[in-house]
Amino acid sequence: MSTDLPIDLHADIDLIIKALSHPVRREILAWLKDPQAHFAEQELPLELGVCAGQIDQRSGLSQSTISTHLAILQRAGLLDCKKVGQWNFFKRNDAVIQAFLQAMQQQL
Amino acid sequence: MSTDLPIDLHADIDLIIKALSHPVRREILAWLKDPQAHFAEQELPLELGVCAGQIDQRSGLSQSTISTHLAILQRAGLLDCKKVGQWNFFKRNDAVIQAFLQAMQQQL
DNA sequence: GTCGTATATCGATAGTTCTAGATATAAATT
DNA sequence: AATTTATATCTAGAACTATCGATATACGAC
Repeated sequence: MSTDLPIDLHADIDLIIKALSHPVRREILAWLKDPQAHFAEQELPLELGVCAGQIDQRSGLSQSTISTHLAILQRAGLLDCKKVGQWNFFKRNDAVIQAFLQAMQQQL
Repeated sequence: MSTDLPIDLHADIDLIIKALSHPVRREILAWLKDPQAHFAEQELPLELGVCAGQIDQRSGLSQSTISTHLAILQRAGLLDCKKVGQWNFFKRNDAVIQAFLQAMQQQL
């Protein structure tokens, strides 16, 4: 793949930086980097992603607040969400994250 | 120099991301990447940096607003300021910028 | 269909950030 | 010393963001 252009960010830099500008959201992304380490208690396989409720629990914040943070990360393209039954599983979208880092290197 | 640790950011990541999370501030940084291209009209040598007033002019915003933006960039460590006579000259602090990019690659 | 669980959305409040105009400071000029 | 020029700081209003509790929606189990 060519590396001279940031691939399809799918959401613009502004949206991404704003998503990253909150420490709780950065923390969520960090947790999802290693689900085994942070969400071992989850019953369903972590390959699906991490269930929203697990993230609620780990953060001290309310369910609604975390739901909002997850939505912001998702809208920015940094997280993908897959609904399975009554649960929503979140995982990082590393393609977007890498593309963002590359774009930042070029622009900054 | 070792590259395994982000060098002295001098201001933490949180401060830097917040500084970057405003489009006008990102634009200022971009202009300062190539002062010749954007501030050729400045009388004093661009090697000193770009004079605050030049930046005011180029942005459509008020003097006080730009002064505030410049202060935020400076506090984050992204810009350096040198006072010469009655003027303040700003330039990028590329060491901090590069260290920030490296830190982002590690953390994200 | 009712109940319980998971999650999103709504509404309100508190806190933060942006912006501008006015004022203050500081240097250069007369 | 008075004036002009460059810039920072102060003040205040508007806009935006974070957080929560309450409510709504969707699914699964009974």
